[in-house]
Amino acid sequence: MAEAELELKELCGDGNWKRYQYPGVANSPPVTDSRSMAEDPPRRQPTLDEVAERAGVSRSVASRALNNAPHVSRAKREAVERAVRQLGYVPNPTARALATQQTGAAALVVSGEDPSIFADPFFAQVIVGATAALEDADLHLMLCLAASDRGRKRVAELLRSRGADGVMLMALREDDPLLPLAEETRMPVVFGGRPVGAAPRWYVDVDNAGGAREATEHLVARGRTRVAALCGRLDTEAGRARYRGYRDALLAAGLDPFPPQEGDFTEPSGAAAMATLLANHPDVDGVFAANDNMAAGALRTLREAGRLVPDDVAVVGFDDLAVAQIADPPLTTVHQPIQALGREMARMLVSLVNGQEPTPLILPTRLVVRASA
Amino acid sequence: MAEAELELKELCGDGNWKRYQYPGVANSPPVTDSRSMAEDPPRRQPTLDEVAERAGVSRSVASRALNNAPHVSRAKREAVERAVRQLGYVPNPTARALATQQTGAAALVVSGEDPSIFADPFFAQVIVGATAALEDADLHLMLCLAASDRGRKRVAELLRSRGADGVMLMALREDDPLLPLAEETRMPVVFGGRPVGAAPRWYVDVDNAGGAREATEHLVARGRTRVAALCGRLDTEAGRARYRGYRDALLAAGLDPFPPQEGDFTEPSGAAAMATLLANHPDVDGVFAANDNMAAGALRTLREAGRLVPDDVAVVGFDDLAVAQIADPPLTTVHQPIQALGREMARMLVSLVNGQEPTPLILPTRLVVRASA
DNA sequence: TCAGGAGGTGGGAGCGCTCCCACTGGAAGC
DNA sequence: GCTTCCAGTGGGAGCGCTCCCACCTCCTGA
Repeated sequence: MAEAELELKELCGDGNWKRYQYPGVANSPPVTDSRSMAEDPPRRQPTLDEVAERAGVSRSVASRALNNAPHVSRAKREAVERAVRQLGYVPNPTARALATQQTGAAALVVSGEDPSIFADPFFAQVIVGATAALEDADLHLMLCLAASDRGRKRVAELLRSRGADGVMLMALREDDPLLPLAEETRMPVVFGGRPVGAAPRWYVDVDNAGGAREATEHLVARGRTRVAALCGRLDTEAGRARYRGYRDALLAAGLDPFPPQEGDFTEPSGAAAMATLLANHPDVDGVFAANDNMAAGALRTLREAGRLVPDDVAVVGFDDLAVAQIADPPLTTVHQPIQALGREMARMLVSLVNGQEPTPLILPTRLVVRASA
Repeated sequence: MAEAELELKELCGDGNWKRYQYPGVANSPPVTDSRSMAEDPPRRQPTLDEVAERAGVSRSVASRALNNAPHVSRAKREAVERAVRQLGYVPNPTARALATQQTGAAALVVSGEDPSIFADPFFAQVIVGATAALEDADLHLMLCLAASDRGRKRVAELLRSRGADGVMLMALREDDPLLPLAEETRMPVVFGGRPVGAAPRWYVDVDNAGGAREATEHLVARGRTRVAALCGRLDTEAGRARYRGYRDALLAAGLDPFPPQEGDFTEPSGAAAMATLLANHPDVDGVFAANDNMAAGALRTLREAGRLVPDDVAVVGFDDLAVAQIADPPLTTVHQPIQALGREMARMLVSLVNGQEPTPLILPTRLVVRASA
């Protein structure tokens, strides 16, 4: 199905076929004069063959020496190292990739309706964590935003062409077009956060429901009885799980949960959601926001409405990103280990690439109490 | 020099040479029985040869058809397309890269002392912009954080091995180790923001000094006479240029510039800088902060000190990122087109890769007046 | 004494693509 | 009628690496 959607032209080059030419060959004049080719100034990178020749060994030996493989005498190994230094040789990663069938790269795909989703500092933290783990495995990070038609097409192409050794998928929504692609690809896939209505084989997630429950329990423990929820997108599992946690906590306390007041994890959506909430339930005295951005938006609306936080309304967020500390008052929030999320995703992917069978992981959250509740 | 620093082992594989094996060959039992190899279930991806065979054409024709090159009859072109569809063929990017000598990827390198630099939402915006432009050129984005020893080593390796078609370099500091590497690499390099004390051939920058000047002029126009500067890192050109702009504006107005109160572009550093400023100059009535993060920190310190913003102290930031609107009061700030910065860097790189000679670009800034000044 | 390793070595066949080039046949030009 | 041209075609040589395998040389131990 996804297959059918892909035009041939898109899979392959689209008209700009002149791209495919050996560089510097087409326009260099044919060598007709008899001058021995002493040196051609725009020198190519030296190849392994040249290293081998200079070191007086075969290409095989040079290759083994380079890769620290056994079966190379000390003398030849040193000769190779010397030649490498003299020639300034650096192995060609593409050639290596072709021979080994390993690209040396892992892709991080962020799904979304439009690219602005990536502006959330959440992803930056994931990347910091993933990069650390990928460095250890000597893999490069390819970053793909599947947040435009073109972007999604390219991700599809990547998945089908094995353009990387593995993929990390994040921020999938319900019925995300990436999901079928992920299922039919032949490369290892790790999910960051579970997709709605699907149980992927490998994922790293955060205890969203547990964190939300703890946050809500905190509000209840502070004597709040009319606690509302400003939800994130409910077509994401994170948005749903956080609402579930909130609801469970209230039910357990014998209080009535509010219906979900949906937003989209952004500050403006939090402000808007808070405004409607205030209009419909002026007596609300506690708010659990699905993330810090929305909590910050709520703070803004409350301030404009003249409500004091936490005196009139207590607010709890989720994420514990920088905004939580910048907000006024600083946000009580559910800390989630975002860098660890990225790191563990990458680790899981690496072990998958190495043929191991890791098990899914759910990372714990922890309530950070500040002034807002 | 940078050459000498690189150990051989690091350039090549370091001991884990078992990585380099044909997958599924080492551990598949040798085919000794006489059964004709009807089908091996874990089927390889189809190759161009198989497509050609199925379409009844030569590999050359199939390749041309795929790349939309001329010299292919309509009939054969269609036959190839049919074969591609039937086989589910997807070109192997690595093989293509080896043959064309083009990797199909561009690298974005973010320099820094430690990876947390990447947490600044600034980079996320750059990436959104760069991705858009890279998509148009059908290039993938490789993201490299040169913010650890390992990270820097890998960037060095990338630069020397032509592991990408080009590089975008950001956040370089004075005497950044990336600078000599960038000079000696053979691939196109575009700088995002000029490095201190170097005039790269190709860069995209923002009018930092102009923006800072405008921001300071705004403070002066509002009647502030004791205007201080909370600086960003002064080993970056952005940090310096913004201070210069501030200073020039004050001198032009006949006022005394404050000595630079240095921070590092983070919120805590802004808070700290504001605290010392307040201790040394309790009568300050205007503050130009080198970016919004630092301005937010300043806001926090002022609030804790009981100073009203903007009544007692007016504050202006720089960047116009989300935090500027979340801050209380919302920040008057210098808007810089960060996505455009990323987009233009990528465009410049693409044109460089295509053999053109683009010219450096300086993007304009614009003052956004909100409540803080 | 000779079999049996084990360390060392290089040849060569890939990996899957692009693109040069030599060749074909039919249309156009004279 | 001939040459000239050009769209169309396929063979084959790369691109720069890895790794299988055959072989060679010592060094063991029986």
